[in-house]
Amino acid sequence: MPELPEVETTVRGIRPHLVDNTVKHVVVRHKQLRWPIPALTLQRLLPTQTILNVSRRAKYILIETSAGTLVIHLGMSGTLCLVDAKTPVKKHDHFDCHLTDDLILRYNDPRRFGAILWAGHDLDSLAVLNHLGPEPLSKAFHADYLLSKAHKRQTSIKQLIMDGKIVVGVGNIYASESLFLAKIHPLMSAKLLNKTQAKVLCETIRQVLRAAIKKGGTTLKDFVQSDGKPGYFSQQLTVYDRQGLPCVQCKTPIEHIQLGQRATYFCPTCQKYP
DNA sequence: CGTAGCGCCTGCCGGC
DNA sequence: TGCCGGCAGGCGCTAC
Repeated sequence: MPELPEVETTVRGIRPHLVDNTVKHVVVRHKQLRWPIPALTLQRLLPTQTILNVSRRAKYILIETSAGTLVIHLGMSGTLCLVDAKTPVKKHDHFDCHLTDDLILRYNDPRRFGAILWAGHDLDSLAVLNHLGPEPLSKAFHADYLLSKAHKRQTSIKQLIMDGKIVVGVGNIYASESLFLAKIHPLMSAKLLNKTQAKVLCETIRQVLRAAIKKGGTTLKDFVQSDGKPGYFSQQLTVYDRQGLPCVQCKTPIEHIQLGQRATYFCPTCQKYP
């Protein structure tokens, strides 16, 4: 389940192999992802293009050429990896971008919640990239910002930090993790957030994401793999999926609730309901 | 305007 | 053993 750290790790892994490389052609095997892959557009515009940069906005991977930008979202189960040209096609390998040197950028996605889109020259012309909140690891995401957004909201603090218009890239797992570290109950009303908590929460969100990115960098050794397996790093999680297990701080059993259709984990002792 | 709920899709797990 | 229901999850869309 790629969250922001996995996406960032993917970007860092594929970037050195893609930049200055040239697209030969693209193959679309199953175009029905979250939205249809614009196969004709990609086949018309991508061949002969040199890749200028590979970057990330929220959980979208941006592969930039002078003709426009290929935008890839991994959804729930997507992976991107580099394989050599003779690597056999496996189930759910929906998209290939053939590069020079017999290298293929291959997209695999069993659940097809992901997306492959084309942005043209104007990135903002893509609706999915509009109205996104700040990057959690950027200066724009700070306590006063979060506080200003939280004040007028009815929703819970967990749902607030998972709202992409408030801040991008905080998925279900890292929401529970950062709230635990901040000692904030996930059901707390967002508008009760005080300045101290806002500071701590901004910091713990950054902390869990940075730690996971760092771990990804060391665990995920090679994106050019013969078996094409992406090798996502195993998470080290303190509350997520630890229902009934002792809290790492106080040994109280971790609780599990549903919040807005999402599994939510917390320690009832460390995270007091206000 | 904010908020809640839905649905896309497949793999996996537990129950029968 | 095999079948099947339920669940997981990011995130845009619709309805209120």
